[in-house]
Amino acid sequence: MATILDVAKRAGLSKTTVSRVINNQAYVSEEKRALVLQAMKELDYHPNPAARRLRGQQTMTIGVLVSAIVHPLFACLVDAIERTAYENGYKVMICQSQGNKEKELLFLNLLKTKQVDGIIITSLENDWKNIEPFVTHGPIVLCNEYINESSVPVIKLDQFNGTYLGIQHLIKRGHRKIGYCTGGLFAEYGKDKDRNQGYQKAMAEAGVSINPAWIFVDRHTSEDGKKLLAHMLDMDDRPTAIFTGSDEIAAGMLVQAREQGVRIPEDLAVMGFDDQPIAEWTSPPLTTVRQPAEEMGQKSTQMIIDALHQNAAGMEQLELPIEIIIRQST
Amino acid sequence: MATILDVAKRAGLSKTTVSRVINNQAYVSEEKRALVLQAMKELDYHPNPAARRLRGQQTMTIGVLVSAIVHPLFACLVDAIERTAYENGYKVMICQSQGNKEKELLFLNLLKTKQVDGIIITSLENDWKNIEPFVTHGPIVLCNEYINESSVPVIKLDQFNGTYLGIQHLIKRGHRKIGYCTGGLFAEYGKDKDRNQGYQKAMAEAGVSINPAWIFVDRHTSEDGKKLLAHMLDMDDRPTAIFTGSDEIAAGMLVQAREQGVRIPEDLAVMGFDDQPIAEWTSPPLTTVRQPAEEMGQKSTQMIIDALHQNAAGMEQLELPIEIIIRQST
DNA sequence: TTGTAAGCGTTATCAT
DNA sequence: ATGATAACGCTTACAA
Repeated sequence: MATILDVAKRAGLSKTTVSRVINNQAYVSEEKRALVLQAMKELDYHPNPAARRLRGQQTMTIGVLVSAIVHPLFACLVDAIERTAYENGYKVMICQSQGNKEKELLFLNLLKTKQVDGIIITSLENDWKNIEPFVTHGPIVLCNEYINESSVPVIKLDQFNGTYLGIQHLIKRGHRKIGYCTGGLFAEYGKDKDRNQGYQKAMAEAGVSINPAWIFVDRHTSEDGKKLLAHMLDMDDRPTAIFTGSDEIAAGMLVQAREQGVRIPEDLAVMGFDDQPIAEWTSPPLTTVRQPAEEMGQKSTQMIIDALHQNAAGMEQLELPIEIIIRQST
Repeated sequence: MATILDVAKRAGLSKTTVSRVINNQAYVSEEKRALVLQAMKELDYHPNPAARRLRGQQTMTIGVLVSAIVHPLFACLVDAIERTAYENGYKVMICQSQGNKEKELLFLNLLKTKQVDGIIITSLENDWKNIEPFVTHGPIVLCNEYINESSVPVIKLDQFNGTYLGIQHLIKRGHRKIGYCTGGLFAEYGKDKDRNQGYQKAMAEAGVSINPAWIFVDRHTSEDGKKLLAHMLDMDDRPTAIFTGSDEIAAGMLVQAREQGVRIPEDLAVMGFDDQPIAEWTSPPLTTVRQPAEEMGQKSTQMIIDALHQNAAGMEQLELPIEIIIRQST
């Protein structure tokens, strides 16, 4: 690989002048600039990024932490992030935490060692107190995931309202016996908390009491959905509608329902969450809560790039609207 | 950030000794080693990767080129690649070409500028002659995608056989009027060619002639699938079975079929390709050709790492077996 | 407007 | 076994 010195020699100038051209700074005569450009082309010269980096420049790389990229929502997020990043000249490094706290921390270390300029976290494994120290090394943006008392920019959805509207929809359809299935643990913080509160509020407002036996936690996959439906059929007193935490779970329930001859929505109304493409392909198509993943990804990338440019991360909280998509499963 | 010099001072030794410890080389007394380790810990020291890189070390980064990560097959590939890479201490940089030749070339430049050690290409936009020059800068592995006359390692599937078996399955089911829908252009090279030949061979062997009006090219999305089904219903003489290029297209066809009251598989048998998770969730579940994406991703990563270690890329061609999964859409 | 020279944080070479 | 010193390729004061 040609170096800046090679170019300088070929152009009959100094490294400095070449550097000026590369970084298009002022104070280079058009004549010399042309000479340098010419030499660069002839030698197929590309500045060595490691050397520039060593001089304290940016890496032009953004790290993205997801739990699992095969999950369509995360794929969509990564898609939007990658596109926005490249449009702005940034590259994207990815890491799947997959529930592994250490892998997450290892990835965050890239910030410390300046291998990425900033990190977008879409999924959080460690306690925030273990993450927070990293913000001194570069901007961190929370996207989709959030802890309620954070000091970094957060792009999130109105999970509370999404769930609230969803449950309300079921109530409007005449349901009183409404089950609730969540990927979390009916927890006291973050996304999960907000969804739970939306559920509780909608139920309370309608004067419907919550049956604890109809709350199902820690369900994630379509397999979980299948099992859940089978389990519900075994119950003496069972809900007439169920609000799930993801389209995948809902899809699993539909499959099992067909298997066991349960009619959807007549015997059981099923609501998904996410509005993944599959929501249109199931039978019946899923009523679900739409998360504008694309916009979230875009916005968080924009936000991290802004932080990089201003050289100071703000701490805006951006909450994107969420809507329910009514199809035929409810 | 602490530097190697800080560590050296604190330990009362020289940079050299510290460097020896970092790279655990011989000729360091246990005593001094402990001292250095101690100092490193106290200062929370991490070697500066840019500096190491400048000294000609590896970046420990693998680039992955995909066309679109939202496509489940690519998501699955990236998933496997990322996991395998991290297990071996490598990081993963991604780029979605999205049909954009220039973006693809831009990404390949990372190899030239030593920002990645090697690149896995899962999707190819440019002519091979434009890609080939890059191999001098580091290993390139073709995964899933292939050109027939290449000089780099290739991990591919037996697309020919997959299609051949699929068509054969339809024939066994009694179909003679078999349509063929492909994402490509019924082309003369690569994956597409192999699939086409599988189709032709199976048809020929069964003594069934191919109706050119039943060959549909350049179809990709579920939307395309919907339109295709509607279009087929308009045909005077139409196939009784259709072999598609992806589960998404097939899913779209099923949706439209329900809409228009076409019974699957009685009125029309539909075959997918990929065996994505959705294949189980459609109604009816899809008969499809299973691609072992996970294994492909793993193998290509392994191969590129091997090439990196041996410092010489072999040019093995690895062809993974493919199988058909029979469900209820045929 | 152009050039000289001093770093940036490592590792490799050669002494000691 | 340990250390001084010269690269690696680039940017940036500072000079001219």
